[in-house]
Amino acid sequence: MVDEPSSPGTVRPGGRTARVRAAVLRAAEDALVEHGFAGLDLGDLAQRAEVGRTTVYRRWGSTTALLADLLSDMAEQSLPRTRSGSLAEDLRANARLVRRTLADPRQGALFRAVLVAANGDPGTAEALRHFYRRRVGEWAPCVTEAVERGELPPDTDPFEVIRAVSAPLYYRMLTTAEPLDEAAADRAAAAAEAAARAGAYRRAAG
Amino acid sequence: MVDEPSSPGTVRPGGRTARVRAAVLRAAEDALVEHGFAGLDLGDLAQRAEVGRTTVYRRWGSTTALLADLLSDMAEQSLPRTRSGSLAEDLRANARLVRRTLADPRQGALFRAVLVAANGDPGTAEALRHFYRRRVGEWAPCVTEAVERGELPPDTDPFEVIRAVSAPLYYRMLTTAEPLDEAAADRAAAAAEAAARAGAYRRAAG
DNA sequence: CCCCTAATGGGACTCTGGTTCCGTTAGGAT
DNA sequence: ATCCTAACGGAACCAGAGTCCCATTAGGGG
Repeated sequence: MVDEPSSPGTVRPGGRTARVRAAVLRAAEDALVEHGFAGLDLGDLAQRAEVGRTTVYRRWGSTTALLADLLSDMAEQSLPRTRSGSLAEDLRANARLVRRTLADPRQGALFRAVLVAANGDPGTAEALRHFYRRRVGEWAPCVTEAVERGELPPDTDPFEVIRAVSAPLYYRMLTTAEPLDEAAADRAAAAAEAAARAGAYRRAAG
Repeated sequence: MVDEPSSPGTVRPGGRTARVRAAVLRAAEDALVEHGFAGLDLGDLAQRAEVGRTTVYRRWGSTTALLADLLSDMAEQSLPRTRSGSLAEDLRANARLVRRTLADPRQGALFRAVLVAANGDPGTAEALRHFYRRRVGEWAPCVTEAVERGELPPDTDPFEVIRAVSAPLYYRMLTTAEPLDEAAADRAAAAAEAAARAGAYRRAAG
């Protein structure tokens, strides 16, 4: 019976292995901010992290795989949503959080890179979808509660409402040069709320 | 006085030069559909187009530059908007057009690729912004007309409304695995309309 | 504290994307 | 039809990303 060769880093995940991983992921973030995804080079990362080039290639193999790792790391530490008791307030808080994330040099660069890498690499795409399911699911309850309070039609799809808040911000970031300011965030939240109240996100028929 | 060396293809744009350009752009589209942007290789394109490898490198130099060229080519032939006289109808027509474009294997692949390439390459980013300004500007009048008919608040920003129609479709394409069906398009149009009626896209204060 | 072996890291090697050189082909002006 | 030269294209060349081999280091179970 032949033993499965088991990928490196799985048998002894602690100690040096953990330090190497942390150093490389950190270096990857730095490099992303500086050069973006296109300029990401595993050899360069090894130098920054003061780690052997061979190690980086062996552990991750490709820039997209490394990004997927980085993203799943980030998915762990998603901060809990705020709770204000008002739908308008909750959606605005969400919109501002998204805006702040995208506008932040470090996080914004990471998000752009992941969106980029998810095209063409199924593994990264799956990691990305997982991340958004989690993020959206975290905020969906504020819509459900609004429905229970009778503020929204009973068959409103909570996920769609939350996505509707983020969508304009991503679209603006990708297709225009205009800055992602707080006004844009508030507008996105207000629009989503108005559309939801009008029943645009009801499950059966719009 | 030293002559500017003028980039190739500018002095004799017709005849063979035009044929080469057409063949390469065509080959690029094919390759995009097959392998996506990540798998785009200028050497491979040269073979497909039955053109010298040197020529491709000399004329475009990089995959991103080639995409920018491809996009500006496409910007020319943007079809005129339909006119129905009803805001709801116009927005839905727009949403369906966008959806059809993104869902089309050929055009969809191209759009994803351009969005990807625009990160990190300023030239491509500029071409992309130009394209969207044009596209959005093409459809903005249907909002202006609705304002004139008194259907929407007078200080509604037409561009924001049109962008609001596209945004959810792009967001869905990028972050989920769910298909871009016609229902999603209609929902996007309905949501934008409802938000606009509620005054979410007024210029001064939401 | 020792031992076994997972994991790292240096360095040689390969393979391929991209450049350079220079001869050939063909636009288009006269 | 002729000529000048813009543009093309084959082939040799170069650099750097990714792989392989093997010696060295250090987890962590006993």
